[in-house]
Amino acid sequence: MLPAKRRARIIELLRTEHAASLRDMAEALDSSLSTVRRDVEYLCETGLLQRTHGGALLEPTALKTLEPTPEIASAIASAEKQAIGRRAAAMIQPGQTVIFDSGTTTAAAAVSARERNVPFTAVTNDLTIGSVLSGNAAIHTTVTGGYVRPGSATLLGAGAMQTLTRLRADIAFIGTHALTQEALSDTSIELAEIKSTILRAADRVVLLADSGKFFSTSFCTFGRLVDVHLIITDNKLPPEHAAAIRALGIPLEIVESAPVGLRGVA
Amino acid sequence: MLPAKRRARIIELLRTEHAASLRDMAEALDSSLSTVRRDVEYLCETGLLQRTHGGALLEPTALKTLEPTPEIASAIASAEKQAIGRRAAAMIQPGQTVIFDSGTTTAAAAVSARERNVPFTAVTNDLTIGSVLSGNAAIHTTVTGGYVRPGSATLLGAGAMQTLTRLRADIAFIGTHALTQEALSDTSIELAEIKSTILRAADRVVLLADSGKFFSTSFCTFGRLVDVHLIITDNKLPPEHAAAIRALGIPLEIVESAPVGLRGVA
DNA sequence: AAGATGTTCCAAAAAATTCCAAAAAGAATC
DNA sequence: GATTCTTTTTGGAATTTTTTGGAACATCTT
Repeated sequence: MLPAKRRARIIELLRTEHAASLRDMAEALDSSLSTVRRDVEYLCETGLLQRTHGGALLEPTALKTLEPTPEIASAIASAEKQAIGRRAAAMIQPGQTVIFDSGTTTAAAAVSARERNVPFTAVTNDLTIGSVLSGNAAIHTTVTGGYVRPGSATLLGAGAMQTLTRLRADIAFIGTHALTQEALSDTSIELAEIKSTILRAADRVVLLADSGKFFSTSFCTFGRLVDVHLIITDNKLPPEHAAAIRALGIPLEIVESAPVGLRGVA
Repeated sequence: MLPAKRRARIIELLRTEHAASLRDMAEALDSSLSTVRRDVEYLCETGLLQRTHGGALLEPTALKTLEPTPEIASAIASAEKQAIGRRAAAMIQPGQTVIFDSGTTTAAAAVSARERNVPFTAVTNDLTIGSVLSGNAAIHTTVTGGYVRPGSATLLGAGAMQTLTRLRADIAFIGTHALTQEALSDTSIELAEIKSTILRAADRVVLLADSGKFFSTSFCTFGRLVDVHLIITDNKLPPEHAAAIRALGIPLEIVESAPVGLRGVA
């Protein structure tokens, strides 16, 4: 079984059981105790699980959020996204207003931001991110309204636009489905509308994109790359791509994605 | 059994029993006196329990405020709420518009509604419920905007009100923190505002309340009991309470909750 | 004073941690 | 495409830590 799948199944298991011992999990997944232990440890670091002696509980916020797809859990759990998210969260200054665009990479940023314990105001159009941020009392979280597309946690439509158009933020963390030297693009018109509104609402636009997003295009363009003030990506980006971006005069920050399994405690 | 789970069960036990001796607890949980003693000691330190000679009581504030300490949160998704939710979800007709108030019982209704696969339009001010409902493509889900109170999934404030005041729904599933023969009440003014708006927006108001909510009061009143068209509760409601409600002419439906399997104390 | 309850220890059991070698997966080479 | 080599993942053993149940003794309640 794939590690990612195993982890997703752990989440799934916890969602129905609410709590489980490592021994039960190991048996249910038909793998060894050591492996399950490592998986649980990993999921704890991403903030999805809470460890207890002998087992684990689903983190209360995750209990709420993770309903739609276990895949989201494993998506956030990617080491690259975590590293990008951590770097992004480090930029937040006390008292600032920050927009979190919908997406898994921005969700990883939200997870890190929650752990930092810095007081700030957050605005998001993502149910997952809203839940994550509400876990820290120092963060004043606002969620845009809107309708939810089945299978996603993204808020779309007039309700979402209404909130975002009336807003001025210090930073916007934005995700994208694809980007080239010219443009940012995503998969639907509604998504593009929201994202371009976010771009206009923030003084400083920070694009969070893992290296897989570079130099591909998607259906709908929502902004120009030169309008982005900083790009954060992971160290799997080929040097020639990095050079191409930097040649445009756009600051590009490359974060080291930690070797997966271990990490002291941080 | 997991230590965390054992502690959650102690709370659960105290919640229904109001007080219990260490010996009874030990027997109910099938563990030794020493262990239970240590658990109770731990829960006392966290301020959830109050020790007495030979036993323990639930701290009065904890009883009312329902603070979802991580360990306890898992115990809350009780069989009663699921049964109530199932019954509520069965009422939804294809094509209707349904408001889901924020709360754990209404969330249980959302879970059942998602499984039913009936096409309808849902509106909610709860991030959890939004996530749950978005899992079924037949359901058109709208989430109100608003800010999120830390530690909860509830959307509050002007953003939420805006959506709800402009709405007409066929059914509203509403939760409450407490209810008497006269009034429904909850813990904060903002919550009360939202709930009373929901009451006005729906043709048919269905109150989902587990038996523990009856005949107690909370800080803020948000509506009269006679304005409710149907109450769904569980079979632990004392008959005299049920009679008192029915005497007001309010339909009261009592659902059977599956036996949990942890009753060991008279 | 007597019975029950609380304390303070201790040894057994369960779980966590740390390590290591085998297996699997990827990358690079021919 | 097969092959080596490297890296990652996995399962397990030895060791340390935590938890558990109980025994001996102190203390409270009646």
